[in-house]
Order: sequence, then structure tokens, then C-alpha cells
Amino acid sequence: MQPHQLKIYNSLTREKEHFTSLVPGHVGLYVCGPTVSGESHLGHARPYITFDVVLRYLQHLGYKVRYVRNITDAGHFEEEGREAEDKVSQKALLEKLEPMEMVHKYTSLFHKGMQMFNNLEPHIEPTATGHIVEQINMIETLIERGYAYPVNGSVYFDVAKYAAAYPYGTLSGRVLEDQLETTRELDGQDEKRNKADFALWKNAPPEHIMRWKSPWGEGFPGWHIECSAMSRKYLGEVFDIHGGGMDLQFPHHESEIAQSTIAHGHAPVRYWIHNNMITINGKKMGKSYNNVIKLSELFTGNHPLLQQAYHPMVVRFYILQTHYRSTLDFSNEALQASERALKRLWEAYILLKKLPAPHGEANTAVNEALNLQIRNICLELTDFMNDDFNTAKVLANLFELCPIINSINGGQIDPNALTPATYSLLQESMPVFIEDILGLQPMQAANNGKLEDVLKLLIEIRADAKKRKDFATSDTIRQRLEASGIFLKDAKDGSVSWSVE
RNA sequence: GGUCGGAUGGCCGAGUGGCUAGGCUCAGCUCUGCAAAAGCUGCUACAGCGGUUCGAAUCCGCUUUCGACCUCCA
Repeated sequence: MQPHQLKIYNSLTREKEHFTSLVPGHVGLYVCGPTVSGESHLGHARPYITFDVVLRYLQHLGYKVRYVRNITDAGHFEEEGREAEDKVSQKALLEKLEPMEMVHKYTSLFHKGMQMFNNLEPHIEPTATGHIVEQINMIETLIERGYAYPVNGSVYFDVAKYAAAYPYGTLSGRVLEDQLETTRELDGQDEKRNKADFALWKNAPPEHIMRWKSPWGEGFPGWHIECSAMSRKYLGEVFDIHGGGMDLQFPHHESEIAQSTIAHGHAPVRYWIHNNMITINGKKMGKSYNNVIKLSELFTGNHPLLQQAYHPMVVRFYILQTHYRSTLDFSNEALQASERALKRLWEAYILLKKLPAPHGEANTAVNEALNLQIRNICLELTDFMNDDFNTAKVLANLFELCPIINSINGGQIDPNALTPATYSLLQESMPVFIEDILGLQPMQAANNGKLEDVLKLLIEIRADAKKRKDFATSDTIRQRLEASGIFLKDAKDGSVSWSVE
């Protein structure tokens, strides 16, 4: 555990606060996971990449983190796009829609997506269906304490009573009176004492497939209780960080606070972190807007809005180039710019690893200003991460290192202009920030040795041709390889490097 | 309607009361058989109108405008 100056913007206080963990050296991190009734889309990529970097940075600081991210696999949901046909025939629904099958399918797809983004796995990934007992227990406690009431086999949380005794709406800036005036027609509205009350348990109608026995009859848990029950179980009554999308602030997170406060006697979370939305044409990407681009579509380019396929690392980079609390607008131009930028960063990074070390003897080649500049750029990386995970600034600084690295490689800067200390700092900083903290990976898979052998042969043949000034042959080799996505680059010293698209 | 948050150069996007990120694009140059890559140079913006200040894109007010949440939503 190294001393640090990490500041986190806490949605609860709306201020950047210096981060300290409840238990020294340990951090409890809970992030709202996906509802697996449909395929994950680009919008989902944002929180999981954001909090992956949070996790990575906390670990980098030396914390032992327990990262819990749930899978919402219970509740009243139907498979995307199925609703229409299911309505036609209830029988079709029973035959086609086995809940576990659907949940399994989309959970697997989600995991695959997370893996492609190089997100670290959560330490615990609890499912709602696996914690029915815990949820029922918690609801019973809430009833015992007089803050929840059963009606017709459902149970609701009494928000008005809660608000009378505890601060309600702090997280989302909500005023209870406003909530009470809601005119919207909601399911079960007539059962509630107040419109602001929310369901803890819902009675299952006969046709509802997902159902569990409870003290109130057969039903299923409401949509806020799982996070409270599961975070309590794995992180304790009070834990350090709870994360999720901004759209969850209300009512989901506000309800979590209310439930847990009654059940445990105190607020559950010390730091709330919320990421902003990904927009498309200025509008939030979401099911209700019908403007989602699924991850599989993004990776294959198979979507009317996509001009091409985008590599998962390009998407990751694109997301990290913006601060997590800003909206991020999708466009092909932006993704394509990210693709080129990432490629440039990565090529410089590869070069860095091969960069000759300065010999370190006292010499006149040392460039003091350059050394100072590199030191500053590298040391600032930590400052930027400490400033509420400002990955945008981290990337900006990493890009400032690129021309320096390329210039040393290209001979414009003498390798001995760097002191050994600066050289080491550079060699240590870039991998730590690029790979360990930002979690970026090479876009091309590791080449197997056979391709390398073949290319070596072609490059030799081409070198011979060039020596004979047989440019027709040398250009043909280069062009044919290019057509296959292999690019040859002639360096000044006659060496040839290559890259695969 | 209520609450909250934005409006930055050709595009995407950081950001602090004064020293004006970064990426992409574009133009020129260097290198080069050519190409690609790379390097160098150039392109100086902060919605509008007031105000505070020696000084504001950054603070305050108003206007215009976009969005998020208030309903499942990352």
C-alpha cells in the first residue's frame, strides 16, 4: 500500500473527496451489472470499462480490492424482440422462452464481450436468482421495522415514512413532494400507499414463469433489493465504492440507500461513482430509444449505422479518451480517429521496448530540458489518475511521449540525450499506465513463427530485387502483401519492419 | 411541468481565473527509387448578451439551445 492522493467525485456529496478505505489496505467495490434479458450494447461498455480502470488503479495503488458485480437474472422481463410474437401465443412463450436458457445465453455473451474489452473479472459475480433467500430476509427485516408493507402478495417500501425520518433524495437531488405528484400509471399503483413507494417483492401472476415461494405468496423480487442484499452479503453493511450508470441514480440507487439504511441502521455506501451515458446523435443509447448498437454488431461492423467493424481495443480507447463523467457521442468518425490514434500510440510503445539504453557515462549529449520534460510527463500520469481517474489526460500525456520515442528511433534525438534515470522512468511508466492501468492490449494477435519465417524470406527476396534496382519486383511484393493486410515499411537504414492489419 | 447537467477550433474531446491538453483531419517541408511510417512547421477555439476582476473560455446573472432523470434502462 503506497501513500496516494486519489480523489474521487462522490455523487452523494457532489464533490471530489480524498479517498480513504474503510478497512486500511482493502476496498469493497460494487458495480451494478447487466440485466441478461438481451445482448449487451455499446452503452453497456462504458461502465464496465470505466470501473475496470477504477479497479485496476486501486490495485495499482496497492489496495486489495473485492470487486462485486451482479448479474440481474430475475424479475419481470422478456427476451428482447420476443414480446410481440409471445403475445400472439402464450403457448409459444412457454415452449420457446425457458428463462434459464435465455439468461445463460446473454450472460455468456456478456462475459465474452467483457473479455474482448480486456476487463478484469469481478471477484464475485452474484446472481439475483441465487440470492432469493437473502432478499426475502432483508424484506422481512424491513417489514419488521415498519418501513415496508405487504399488499395482495406484493411488498412495498414506505418511502413517505422513510423520508420523514431520514434524508431522502440526497443522491439524486430528488424532492419527495415532487415524486408524490407523479401522474404516471404504473403497475400496482393502486396497491401502494404512495406513488413514490417502490416494490420489494412482486406477486407473480399465473402466467409468470419466474416465481419463488415467499412469506407473501409466490412471486419475484423487486428490482432494487438484489443489489442491497448482495452487496451486504459480500461487502458488508457499509462498503467503500458503489458504481453504475448515471441513469441508475434514481430510483435504483436512491432506493438502495433507503432499504439498507432501514435494514442496517446506516447508509451503505461511502463513495458513489456514476458514469455518464454514451449518446448517438445526441440521444442516449438505450432500448427505449431504439438506437442501440450491440457489441457483436460493433465488432463485426454489421449495423446500418456502422461504416466498418471496430476492434474492442479501439472502443476501449475511445471510451477512455473522454472523462467518465462526460457524455460521449458515438460516431464513425470518432471511432476511426480512435483507431488511428491507438495504432500510433501502440507503435511508439512497441518501439520503446526496443529503444537503445543511454550508455550513462558523463557526456555532452544529455539534454536537460528534454529529461525534465519526460520526467514531468511521466510523473503527471499519476496526478491525472488521482484526479478522479482522468484517463483523458493520461492518454494526452502518453501521446506526448510518442514523438520523443519516434525521434530517438528515427535518429532525430540522440539516445544519449536521456539520462539512464529518465530512460528507466520512461520504460517503467508506459507499460504500467498503458497496459496495467488503462488495460490496453495490442490490436493484432501474436504472430506465429511460421508467418514470420515466410515474411523474412519475402523481405530478403525483395531486398535482393531492390539491390538490383528491380523495383517492379520489390513493389509487387509489397503491394501483394498489402492486399493481404500486411504492410512493409522500409526504414532509412535499409531494415524492413512489417505490421498485420 | 419538476430536478440536474452541458454548449469548446474542420471533427472528437481535456481543462485551469492570467502561462491557451491530446487525438483525428487538412496544408507545407524533411527523409525516401517509390510508397508507407516517422519527424518538423502551420491552422488558436471556447453559444450570445451583460456583470465581477488589473485580467475570464474558466466566477455571477440573463438569453438561446441541447440533453439526462422523473418509467425498464449502463
